[in-house]
Amino acid sequence: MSERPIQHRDAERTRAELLEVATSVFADSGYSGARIDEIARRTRTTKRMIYYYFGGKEQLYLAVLESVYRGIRDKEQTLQVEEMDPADSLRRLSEITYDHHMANEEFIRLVAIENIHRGRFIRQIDSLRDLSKPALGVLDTILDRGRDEGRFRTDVDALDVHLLISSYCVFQVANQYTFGYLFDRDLQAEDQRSHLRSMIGDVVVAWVTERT
Amino acid sequence: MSERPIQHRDAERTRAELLEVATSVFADSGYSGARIDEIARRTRTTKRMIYYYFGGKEQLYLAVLESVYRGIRDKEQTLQVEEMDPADSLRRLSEITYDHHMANEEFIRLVAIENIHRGRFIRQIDSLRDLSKPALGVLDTILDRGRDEGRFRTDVDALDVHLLISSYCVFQVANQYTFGYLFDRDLQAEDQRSHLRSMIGDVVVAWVTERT
DNA sequence: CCGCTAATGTAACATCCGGTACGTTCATAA
DNA sequence: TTATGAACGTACCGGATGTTACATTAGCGG
Repeated sequence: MSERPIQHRDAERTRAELLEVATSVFADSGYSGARIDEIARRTRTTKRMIYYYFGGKEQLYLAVLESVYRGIRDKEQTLQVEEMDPADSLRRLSEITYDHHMANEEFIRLVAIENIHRGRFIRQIDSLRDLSKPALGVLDTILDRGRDEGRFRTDVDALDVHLLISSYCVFQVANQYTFGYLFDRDLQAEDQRSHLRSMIGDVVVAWVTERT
Repeated sequence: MSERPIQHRDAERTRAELLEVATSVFADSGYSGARIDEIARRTRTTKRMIYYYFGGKEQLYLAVLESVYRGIRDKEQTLQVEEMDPADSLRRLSEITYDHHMANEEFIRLVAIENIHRGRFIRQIDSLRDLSKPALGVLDTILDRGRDEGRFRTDVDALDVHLLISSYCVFQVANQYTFGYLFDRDLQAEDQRSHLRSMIGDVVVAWVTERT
C-alpha cells in the first residue's frame, strides 16, 4: 500500500473541500434538507471541522452562497462581447448567458433555494450587491451603440433587457423538471438546445429594434 | 362564553382545512422545511388527523401539489381571450398570464420547490399531464389566426411562445428576492407593475410579427 | 528536541420531528 | 335505546440531527 503523501493538517484544503461538498449538498437538498452529517461524510474530514471553520450550518450555507456568487461574477467578467454590430452583440450576449446558465445548474438551484427563503440569507452578505450591478455595463454599452446608430428603440432599459434574458435562461434550468414533465419536452435535450439557444437572441433583437 | 355551533366530526371540513394549511406551510418552508407539527398547530385539529386522512407527510405534500395544480388550471380555463386582433390577443394573454402569476405566488413557490426536488413528487401524479397541454390551445388559435392574416411568422411554435411568457412571468415572482436585492429593483412595486405588465406583450408581438 | 498551538478526531448530548399505540367521543342506524 | 364504527385526541416513541465537550496529534518556532 503506497502511502500517498497527503498533506495532513492543511487548513486551507480542508476548508475548501468542505465548502465544495457543502455547495453540492445544499444545491441538491436545499437548506433544511441538507444534512451536516452528509456533508461531512463526503469529505475526508469530520463534522467537527464544519464548526471549527464555519461555526455552524447557517454560516456554512452563507459561505457557500457568497462563494458561488463570486465564482459566477468572476467568470462573467472574463466574457467579452466583441465590438460588432449591436444586434449581433445582443445575440451573442444572449447565447453566452444561455450557455452560462446551462453550465451552472448548481448556481441556479442555489438561487432558487435562496428565493424560497425570501432572500433571508443573501441579505446578510452585503458585498454581493456591488458585485452584480457592473454586470449591466456591457449591456448598456451595446444598447447605447444601437441607439446611436438609430436602430434601437430609445425607451428600452438595460435592466429590462437583462431581466428578459435572465428570465428565459433561468427558467430553462430552474423549471426544467415540471415544465418537461407537464409539456413533455425536455428543455435540456441536445436537439432542443440549438433552437432554444438562438431563440432568445431573436426575441431580444426583435424587441429592441426600432420599427418605422 | 357562547359556544359556537361548530360542526364537530366533519370529515370534509377537517380534511380541507388540513390541506389548506399544509399548502401554505409547504409553500413557505419547502418539503423538508415544513413541519407536521406546525401544520397541525395551525388547524383546529391535531397531527393525528394528518395520518388519518393522508397517511403521512409525503402523501400530504402530494395532495397539496395536485390540488394547487387543479386549482390553477381550473382558473385558467375560465379565462377567455376574446376574438380580436391576433397581436392584441397576444398582448392580452400576456397580461392575463402576468396578473395570474402575480396573484398566485404560493403556486409559483410550490413549483419552484418541486423543481428543487427534480420533479420527484409531481411525477407520481399522472393526472396532471393531461391537465396542462390543453392550456396551449388558446395560444395555438391566436397564432394560427395571425399566420392566416400573413402578419405572424410561420416558424414560431405555440410552446415556444408559452415558454417565453411563462419564463418572464414566473421569474418575476420566483426570483424577486435575489433579483430585487442584487439589482435594487422591487419587481412587485406598484410603479413597476404597469411597465413590467405591458413589456412582455410588446416583446412577444415584436418577435412573432413578420417583418418584410 | 521541546513546547506550544492550530488542526483534527471521538463520542456523546439534547432536542426535534415524523410517526403511532391506544383510548375516547359522537353520530347514525337498527 | 343501544350498538357500532367513523372521527378525533393524548401521550409517547425512537431515530435523526445540529451541536459540543474533551482528548489527541501534527507541525513549527525556538
